[in-house]
Amino acid sequence: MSRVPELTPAEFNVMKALWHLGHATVAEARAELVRRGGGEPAYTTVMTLLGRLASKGAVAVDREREPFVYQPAFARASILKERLRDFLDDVFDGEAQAMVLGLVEDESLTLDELRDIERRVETPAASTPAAAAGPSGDRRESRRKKEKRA
Amino acid sequence: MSRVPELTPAEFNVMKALWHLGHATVAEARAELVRRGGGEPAYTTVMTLLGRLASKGAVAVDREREPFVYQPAFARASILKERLRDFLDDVFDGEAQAMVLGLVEDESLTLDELRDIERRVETPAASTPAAAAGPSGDRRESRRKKEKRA
DNA sequence: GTATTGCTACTACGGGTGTAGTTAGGGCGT
DNA sequence: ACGCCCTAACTACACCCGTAGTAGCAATAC
Repeated sequence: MSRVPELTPAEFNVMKALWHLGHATVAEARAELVRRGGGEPAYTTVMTLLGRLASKGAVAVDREREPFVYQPAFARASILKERLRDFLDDVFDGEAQAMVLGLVEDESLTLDELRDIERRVETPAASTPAAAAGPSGDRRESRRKKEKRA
Repeated sequence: MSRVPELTPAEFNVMKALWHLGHATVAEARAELVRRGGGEPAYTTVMTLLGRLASKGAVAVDREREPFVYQPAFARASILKERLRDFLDDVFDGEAQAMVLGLVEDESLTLDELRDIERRVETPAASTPAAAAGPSGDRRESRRKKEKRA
Protein backbone atom coordinates (compact mmCIF):
# COMPACT_ATOMS: atom_id res chain seq x y z
CA MET A 1 0.00 0.00 0.00
CA SER A 2 1.02 3.57 0.67
CA ARG A 3 0.16 4.79 -2.74
CA VAL A 4 1.20 8.37 -3.20
CA PRO A 5 -1.64 10.82 -2.66
CA GLU A 6 -3.03 13.05 -5.36
CA LEU A 7 -1.85 16.59 -4.99
CA THR A 8 -3.51 19.73 -6.23
CA PRO A 9 -1.25 22.35 -7.81
CA ALA A 10 -1.20 24.49 -4.70
CA GLU A 11 -0.45 21.51 -2.53
CA PHE A 12 2.30 20.43 -4.86
CA ASN A 13 3.96 23.79 -4.49
CA VAL A 14 3.98 23.42 -0.77
CA MET A 15 5.54 20.01 -1.18
CA LYS A 16 8.25 21.52 -3.32
CA ALA A 17 9.04 23.93 -0.53
CA LEU A 18 9.13 21.12 2.00
CA TRP A 19 11.36 18.96 -0.14
CA HIS A 20 13.70 21.85 -0.47
CA LEU A 21 13.79 22.58 3.22
CA GLY A 22 13.62 19.02 4.46
CA HIS A 23 11.18 20.03 7.15
CA ALA A 24 9.58 23.27 8.14
CA THR A 25 7.11 25.12 10.30
CA VAL A 26 4.23 26.94 8.69
CA ALA A 27 6.16 30.18 8.82
CA GLU A 28 9.24 28.63 7.27
CA ALA A 29 7.27 26.98 4.53
CA ARG A 30 5.54 30.23 3.81
CA ALA A 31 8.84 32.07 3.62
CA GLU A 32 10.14 29.52 1.17
CA LEU A 33 7.04 29.88 -0.96
CA VAL A 34 7.44 33.61 -1.02
CA ARG A 35 11.08 33.19 -1.96
CA ARG A 36 10.03 31.10 -4.94
CA GLY A 37 8.01 33.99 -6.18
CA GLY A 38 4.64 32.42 -5.67
CA GLY A 39 3.11 35.60 -4.37
CA GLU A 40 2.45 36.29 -0.71
CA PRO A 41 0.07 33.66 0.54
CA ALA A 42 -1.51 34.37 3.89
CA TYR A 43 -0.10 32.46 6.81
CA THR A 44 -3.39 30.66 7.23
CA THR A 45 -3.47 29.71 3.60
CA VAL A 46 -0.22 27.85 3.98
CA MET A 47 -1.56 26.26 7.11
CA THR A 48 -4.68 25.12 5.36
CA LEU A 49 -2.63 23.53 2.63
CA LEU A 50 -0.30 21.84 5.08
CA GLY A 51 -3.34 20.63 6.95
CA ARG A 52 -4.84 19.15 3.82
CA LEU A 53 -1.54 17.55 2.94
CA ALA A 54 -1.36 16.08 6.41
CA SER A 55 -4.83 14.63 6.26
CA LYS A 56 -4.11 12.96 2.97
CA GLY A 57 -0.93 11.60 4.38
CA ALA A 58 1.42 13.50 2.16
CA VAL A 59 3.26 15.09 5.03
CA ALA A 60 4.05 14.03 8.56
CA VAL A 61 3.47 16.44 11.40
CA ASP A 62 5.54 16.59 14.52
CA ARG A 63 3.14 17.95 17.10
CA GLU A 64 5.65 17.62 19.88
CA ARG A 65 7.48 20.67 18.80
CA GLU A 66 5.64 23.93 18.88
CA PRO A 67 5.14 25.35 16.35
CA PHE A 68 4.45 22.08 14.57
CA VAL A 69 7.06 20.86 12.21
CA TYR A 70 5.97 19.48 8.87
CA GLN A 71 7.92 17.05 6.79
CA PRO A 72 7.29 15.31 3.47
CA ALA A 73 6.04 11.77 3.86
CA PHE A 74 7.12 10.78 0.36
CA ALA A 75 10.36 11.23 -1.46
CA ARG A 76 10.32 13.83 -4.15
CA ALA A 77 11.48 11.27 -6.66
CA SER A 78 8.58 8.93 -6.05
CA ILE A 79 6.04 11.65 -6.48
CA LEU A 80 7.68 12.91 -9.63
CA LYS A 81 7.78 9.41 -11.05
CA GLU A 82 4.12 8.99 -10.39
CA ARG A 83 3.24 12.24 -12.05
CA LEU A 84 5.46 11.43 -14.96
CA ARG A 85 3.70 8.14 -15.49
CA ASP A 86 0.30 9.72 -15.33
CA PHE A 87 1.33 12.47 -17.67
CA LEU A 88 2.85 10.07 -20.15
CA ASP A 89 -0.26 7.94 -20.24
CA ASP A 90 -2.71 10.78 -20.22
CA VAL A 91 -1.11 13.09 -22.70
CA PHE A 92 1.17 10.94 -24.80
CA ASP A 93 -0.82 7.81 -24.61
CA GLY A 94 2.15 5.97 -23.16
CA GLU A 95 4.36 6.74 -26.12
CA ALA A 96 7.53 7.69 -24.33
CA GLN A 97 9.51 8.01 -27.52
CA ALA A 98 7.13 10.58 -28.89
CA MET A 99 7.44 12.51 -25.70
CA VAL A 100 11.22 12.56 -25.67
CA LEU A 101 11.22 13.47 -29.30
CA GLY A 102 9.04 16.39 -28.39
CA LEU A 103 11.60 17.49 -25.83
CA VAL A 104 14.35 17.46 -28.39
CA GLU A 105 12.32 19.28 -31.00
CA ASP A 106 11.46 21.83 -28.41
CA GLU A 107 15.13 22.20 -27.59
CA SER A 108 14.46 21.40 -23.99
CA LEU A 109 16.89 18.57 -24.47
CA THR A 110 19.95 18.42 -26.67
CA LEU A 111 21.37 15.48 -28.48
CA ASP A 112 24.36 15.60 -26.21
CA GLU A 113 22.24 15.37 -23.16
CA LEU A 114 20.46 12.44 -24.68
CA ARG A 115 23.77 10.68 -25.22
CA ASP A 116 24.76 11.54 -21.72
CA ILE A 117 21.71 9.81 -20.39
CA GLU A 118 22.55 6.72 -22.37
CA ARG A 119 26.01 6.66 -20.94
CA ARG A 120 24.70 7.00 -17.47
CA VAL A 121 22.22 4.24 -17.97
CA GLU A 122 24.70 1.90 -19.54
CA THR A 123 27.19 2.33 -16.76
CA PRO A 124 25.47 2.39 -13.40
CA ALA A 125 28.55 4.30 -12.34
CA ALA A 126 28.84 7.85 -11.10
CA SER A 127 25.92 10.00 -10.19
CA THR A 128 25.91 12.91 -12.59
CA PRO A 129 29.07 14.58 -13.92
CA ALA A 130 26.79 17.00 -15.70
CA ALA A 131 26.90 16.07 -19.35
CA ALA A 132 30.66 15.88 -19.03
CA ALA A 133 32.39 18.24 -21.43
CA GLY A 134 29.34 19.80 -22.98
CA PRO A 135 30.20 22.28 -25.73
CA SER A 136 27.51 24.75 -24.79
CA GLY A 137 28.46 26.81 -21.80
CA ASP A 138 25.07 27.79 -20.44
CA ARG A 139 23.87 25.34 -17.89
CA ARG A 140 20.21 24.52 -18.02
CA GLU A 141 17.30 26.87 -17.66
CA SER A 142 15.07 27.08 -20.64
CA ARG A 143 17.00 27.78 -23.73
CA ARG A 144 14.19 26.54 -25.95
CA LYS A 145 12.99 28.15 -29.11
CA LYS A 146 11.60 31.59 -28.52
CA GLU A 147 8.85 31.49 -25.95
CA LYS A 148 7.46 34.27 -23.86
CA ARG A 149 5.96 32.28 -21.05
CA ALA A 150 4.65 34.58 -18.32
CA MET B 1 -1.12 35.28 -31.40
CA SER B 2 -3.29 32.20 -31.41
CA ARG B 3 -1.86 30.80 -28.25
CA VAL B 4 -3.31 27.41 -27.51
CA PRO B 5 -6.17 27.50 -25.05
CA GLU B 6 -6.03 25.90 -21.63
CA LEU B 7 -8.00 22.70 -21.54
CA THR B 8 -9.53 21.04 -18.54
CA PRO B 9 -9.15 17.27 -18.31
CA ALA B 10 -12.67 16.63 -19.53
CA GLU B 11 -12.20 19.00 -22.42
CA PHE B 12 -8.91 17.41 -23.29
CA ASN B 13 -10.60 14.06 -23.57
CA VAL B 14 -13.06 15.45 -26.03
CA MET B 15 -10.18 16.89 -28.01
CA LYS B 16 -8.59 13.46 -28.12
CA ALA B 17 -11.74 12.07 -29.60
CA LEU B 18 -11.89 14.83 -32.17
CA TRP B 19 -8.26 14.42 -33.13
CA HIS B 20 -8.91 10.76 -33.64
CA LEU B 21 -11.98 11.32 -35.75
CA GLY B 22 -10.83 14.40 -37.56
CA HIS B 23 -14.23 15.97 -37.17
CA ALA B 24 -17.46 14.86 -35.58
CA THR B 25 -20.99 15.66 -34.52
CA VAL B 26 -21.92 15.59 -30.87
CA ALA B 27 -23.26 12.08 -31.24
CA GLU B 28 -20.14 10.85 -32.98
CA ALA B 29 -17.86 12.44 -30.45
CA ARG B 30 -19.87 10.91 -27.68
CA ALA B 31 -19.66 7.48 -29.30
CA GLU B 32 -15.91 7.81 -29.55
CA LEU B 33 -15.67 8.79 -25.91
CA VAL B 34 -17.69 5.79 -24.92
CA ARG B 35 -15.46 3.61 -27.06
CA ARG B 36 -12.46 4.87 -25.18
CA GLY B 37 -13.95 3.61 -21.99
CA GLY B 38 -14.58 6.97 -20.45
CA GLY B 39 -17.95 5.95 -19.10
CA GLU B 40 -21.26 6.95 -20.68
CA PRO B 41 -21.43 10.70 -20.62
CA ALA B 42 -24.84 12.18 -21.32
CA TYR B 43 -25.33 13.61 -24.77
CA THR B 44 -25.74 17.06 -23.29
CA THR B 45 -22.55 16.71 -21.31
CA VAL B 46 -20.60 16.22 -24.49
CA MET B 47 -22.43 19.14 -26.02
CA THR B 48 -21.55 21.33 -23.09
CA LEU B 49 -17.90 20.44 -23.40
CA LEU B 50 -17.85 21.01 -27.12
CA GLY B 51 -19.57 24.31 -26.53
CA ARG B 52 -16.95 25.35 -24.03
CA LEU B 53 -14.20 24.25 -26.36
CA ALA B 54 -15.77 26.26 -29.14
CA SER B 55 -16.02 29.40 -27.07
CA LYS B 56 -12.40 29.18 -26.10
CA GLY B 57 -11.48 28.68 -29.70
CA ALA B 58 -10.18 25.16 -29.32
CA VAL B 59 -12.57 23.75 -31.89
CA ALA B 60 -14.22 25.13 -34.99
CA VAL B 61 -17.91 24.56 -35.54
CA ASP B 62 -19.55 24.14 -38.89
CA ARG B 63 -23.07 25.37 -38.33
CA GLU B 64 -24.02 24.93 -41.92
CA ARG B 65 -24.38 21.24 -41.56
CA GLU B 66 -27.01 19.98 -39.20
CA PRO B 67 -26.23 18.50 -36.80
CA PHE B 68 -23.24 20.79 -36.29
CA VAL B 69 -19.87 19.40 -37.09
CA TYR B 70 -17.00 20.06 -34.72
CA GLN B 71 -13.37 20.02 -35.64
CA PRO B 72 -10.15 20.66 -33.71
CA ALA B 73 -8.75 24.14 -34.24
CA PHE B 74 -5.26 23.13 -33.14
CA ALA B 75 -3.03 20.30 -34.15
CA ARG B 76 -2.65 17.59 -31.60
CA ALA B 77 1.11 18.01 -31.71
CA SER B 78 1.04 21.66 -30.80
CA ILE B 79 -1.17 21.08 -27.82
CA LEU B 80 0.93 18.19 -26.63
CA LYS B 81 4.08 20.25 -26.95
CA GLU B 82 2.58 22.96 -24.87
CA ARG B 83 1.52 20.58 -22.17
CA LEU B 84 4.89 18.92 -22.22
CA ARG B 85 6.63 22.22 -21.70
CA ASP B 86 4.38 23.14 -18.84
CA PHE B 87 4.78 19.77 -17.25
CA LEU B 88 8.54 19.81 -17.58
CA ASP B 89 8.79 23.22 -15.98
CA ASP B 90 6.23 22.61 -13.31
CA VAL B 91 7.20 19.14 -12.19
CA PHE B 92 10.80 18.68 -13.24
CA ASP B 93 11.83 22.25 -12.92
CA GLY B 94 12.89 22.29 -16.54
CA GLU B 95 15.37 19.48 -16.06
CA ALA B 96 14.62 17.44 -19.13
CA GLN B 97 17.42 15.01 -18.50
CA ALA B 98 16.03 14.11 -15.12
CA MET B 99 12.69 13.51 -16.71
CA VAL B 100 13.98 11.24 -19.41
CA LEU B 101 16.05 9.40 -16.88
CA GLY B 102 12.86 8.86 -14.96
CA LEU B 103 11.28 7.32 -18.01
CA VAL B 104 14.11 4.89 -18.41
CA GLU B 105 14.17 3.93 -14.77
CA ASP B 106 10.46 3.41 -14.96
CA GLU B 107 10.95 1.20 -17.97
CA SER B 108 8.60 3.34 -19.96
CA LEU B 109 11.50 3.82 -22.30
CA THR B 110 14.26 1.40 -23.19
CA LEU B 111 17.83 2.13 -24.01
CA ASP B 112 17.18 0.98 -27.55
CA GLU B 113 14.37 3.40 -27.97
CA LEU B 114 16.61 6.12 -26.68
CA ARG B 115 19.21 5.28 -29.28
CA ASP B 116 16.52 5.18 -31.89
CA ILE B 117 15.53 8.69 -31.06
CA GLU B 118 19.10 9.83 -31.43
CA ARG B 119 19.35 8.27 -34.81
CA ARG B 120 16.17 9.92 -35.92
CA VAL B 121 17.32 13.26 -34.68
CA GLU B 122 20.76 12.97 -36.22
CA THR B 123 19.40 12.09 -39.62
CA PRO B 124 16.46 14.26 -40.51
CA ALA B 125 15.61 11.35 -42.77
CA ALA B 126 12.61 9.06 -42.66
CA SER B 127 9.63 9.65 -40.48
CA THR B 128 9.52 6.73 -38.10
CA PRO B 129 10.52 3.18 -39.06
CA ALA B 130 9.50 2.10 -35.61
CA ALA B 131 12.70 1.51 -33.70
CA ALA B 132 13.94 -0.36 -36.73
CA ALA B 133 14.94 -3.91 -35.84
CA GLY B 134 14.05 -3.78 -32.19
CA PRO B 135 14.88 -7.05 -30.42
CA SER B 136 11.87 -6.93 -28.15
CA GLY B 137 8.79 -8.14 -29.89
CA ASP B 138 6.03 -6.49 -27.95
CA ARG B 139 5.20 -3.17 -29.42
CA ARG B 140 4.44 -0.45 -26.94
CA GLU B 141 1.74 -0.31 -24.33
CA SER B 142 2.98 -0.05 -20.82
CA ARG B 143 5.40 -2.76 -20.00
CA ARG B 144 6.76 -0.93 -17.00
CA LYS B 145 7.56 -2.41 -13.67
CA LYS B 146 4.56 -3.91 -12.01
CA GLU B 147 1.78 -1.44 -11.74
CA LYS B 148 -1.90 -1.97 -11.24
CA ARG B 149 -3.20 1.27 -12.59
CA ALA B 150 -7.00 1.30 -12.59
C1' DG C 1 -1.88 41.64 35.16
C1' DT C 2 -3.22 43.38 30.84
C1' DA C 3 -2.25 44.03 26.02
C1' DT C 4 0.24 41.86 22.25
C1' DT C 5 1.80 38.40 19.48
C1' DG C 6 2.23 33.60 17.60
C1' DC C 7 -0.22 29.50 16.67
C1' DT C 8 -3.73 26.20 15.81
C1' DA C 9 -8.46 24.94 14.71
C1' DC C 10 -12.57 25.98 12.32
C1' DT C 11 -15.42 28.32 9.13
C1' DA C 12 -16.26 30.76 4.80
C1' DC C 13 -16.74 31.73 0.20
C1' DG C 14 -16.27 32.62 -4.81
C1' DG C 15 -14.98 30.66 -9.10
C1' DG C 16 -14.02 26.57 -11.88
C1' DT C 17 -15.41 22.08 -13.51
C1' DG C 18 -17.93 17.84 -14.41
C1' DT C 19 -22.20 16.40 -15.27
C1' DA C 20 -26.69 16.74 -16.64
C1' DG C 21 -31.72 18.42 -16.64
C1' DT C 22 -35.14 21.44 -19.09
C1' DT C 23 -37.07 23.87 -22.84
C1' DA C 24 -38.09 24.33 -27.47
C1' DG C 25 -38.00 23.64 -32.51
C1' DG C 26 -38.06 20.76 -36.63
C1' DG C 27 -38.44 16.50 -39.21
C1' DC C 28 -40.43 12.01 -39.72
C1' DG C 29 -42.98 7.86 -39.05
C1' DT C 30 -47.69 6.21 -39.32
C1' DA D 1 -52.33 15.79 -38.18
C1' DC D 2 -50.02 13.96 -34.02
C1' DG D 3 -46.57 12.55 -31.28
C1' DC D 4 -41.70 11.22 -30.84
C1' DC D 5 -36.92 11.75 -31.33
C1' DC D 6 -32.73 14.38 -32.43
C1' DT D 7 -30.56 18.37 -31.56
C1' DA D 8 -29.50 23.01 -29.85
C1' DA D 9 -29.53 26.57 -26.17
C1' DC D 10 -29.83 27.61 -21.65
C1' DT D 11 -29.98 26.60 -16.82
C1' DA D 12 -28.70 23.95 -12.73
C1' DC D 13 -25.88 22.36 -9.30
C1' DA D 14 -22.85 20.01 -6.28
C1' DC D 15 -18.15 19.52 -5.34
C1' DC D 16 -13.41 20.87 -5.39
C1' DC D 17 -9.81 24.19 -4.67
C1' DG D 18 -7.46 28.39 -3.70
C1' DT D 19 -7.52 31.67 -0.47
C1' DA D 20 -8.25 33.64 3.72
C1' DG D 21 -10.95 35.45 7.87
C1' DT D 22 -12.19 34.55 12.84
C1' DA D 23 -12.05 32.40 17.36
C1' DG D 24 -9.63 30.67 21.04
C1' DC D 25 -5.29 30.04 23.74
C1' DA D 26 -0.93 30.39 25.59
C1' DA D 27 3.47 32.49 26.20
C1' DT D 28 5.54 37.08 26.30
C1' DA D 29 6.29 41.86 26.65
C1' DC D 30 5.55 45.73 29.50
